[in-house]
Amino acid sequence: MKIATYNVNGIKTRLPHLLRWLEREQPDIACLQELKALDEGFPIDAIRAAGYQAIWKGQRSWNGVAILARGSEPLEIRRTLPGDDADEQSRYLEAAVDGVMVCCLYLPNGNPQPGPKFDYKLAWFERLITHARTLIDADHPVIICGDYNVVPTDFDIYNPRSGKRDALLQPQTRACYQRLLGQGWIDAIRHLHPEEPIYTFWDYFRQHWEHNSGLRIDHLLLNRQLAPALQRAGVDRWVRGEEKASDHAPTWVELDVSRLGEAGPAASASPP
DNA sequence: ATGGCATATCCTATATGA
Repeated sequence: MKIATYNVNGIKTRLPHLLRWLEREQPDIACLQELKALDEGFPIDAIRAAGYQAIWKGQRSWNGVAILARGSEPLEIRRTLPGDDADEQSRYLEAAVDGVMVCCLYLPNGNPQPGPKFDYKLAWFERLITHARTLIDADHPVIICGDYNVVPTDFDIYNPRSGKRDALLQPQTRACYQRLLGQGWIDAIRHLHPEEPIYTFWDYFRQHWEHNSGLRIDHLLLNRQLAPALQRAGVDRWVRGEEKASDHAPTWVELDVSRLGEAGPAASASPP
């Protein structure tokens, strides 16, 4: 099973890219961020024609998330991150797909910092940490993936000095991410590629894509049940190289779902 | 310190992104 996350930066503009990518890479599940469209603007017909069913949560101009599944229907679990009923930004979706609980998120950018936007980012992160605590030890497999807007370490950016004041690299931001991982989540890309610089985002400025001046900010986190199934992880860089591409590239994991039944208390308690 | 570019909208101007 291949699960991917892709910040499309505008679903209307990026639909051709999305369809080419789905056709070529055939992810079983795709989490999308930054739809930048109202619910009624989501191109569900084209996505169905490509063989996917979907749930989505739009918003005018900004944010917006979706979960696509090939050949099966995502069963929606929640449409908001718990902890703040007044939060109206479309940044979170949660669904069950083929026995896996899929959490799709678009964590706030937080710039400029300091300021109210950075405060909102940290508050959102605290809500995520609280919610993730209830999922890490679940007896079912869980993946929390999306655009975290966090550069976890200086190794995850082409030049740490270039974004020293950026909200994505602040100590408070990184501390939140480390506290999340500290619950026991596996950062799939870094787990399988500990020595390799890997980026998922290259901004549109100064030919950063051409020079591979990128950031790793799209992450896929696996809970204890799902982690043993992890086989491969990577970035579909070719999508970023397309004409009029999003500034993010799809980032994915490949899981051996036949192993999912083996884990858990019952299996570990049984004799060899 | 700023801006480079891209997207969306109440579109020859502004807000947001990372």
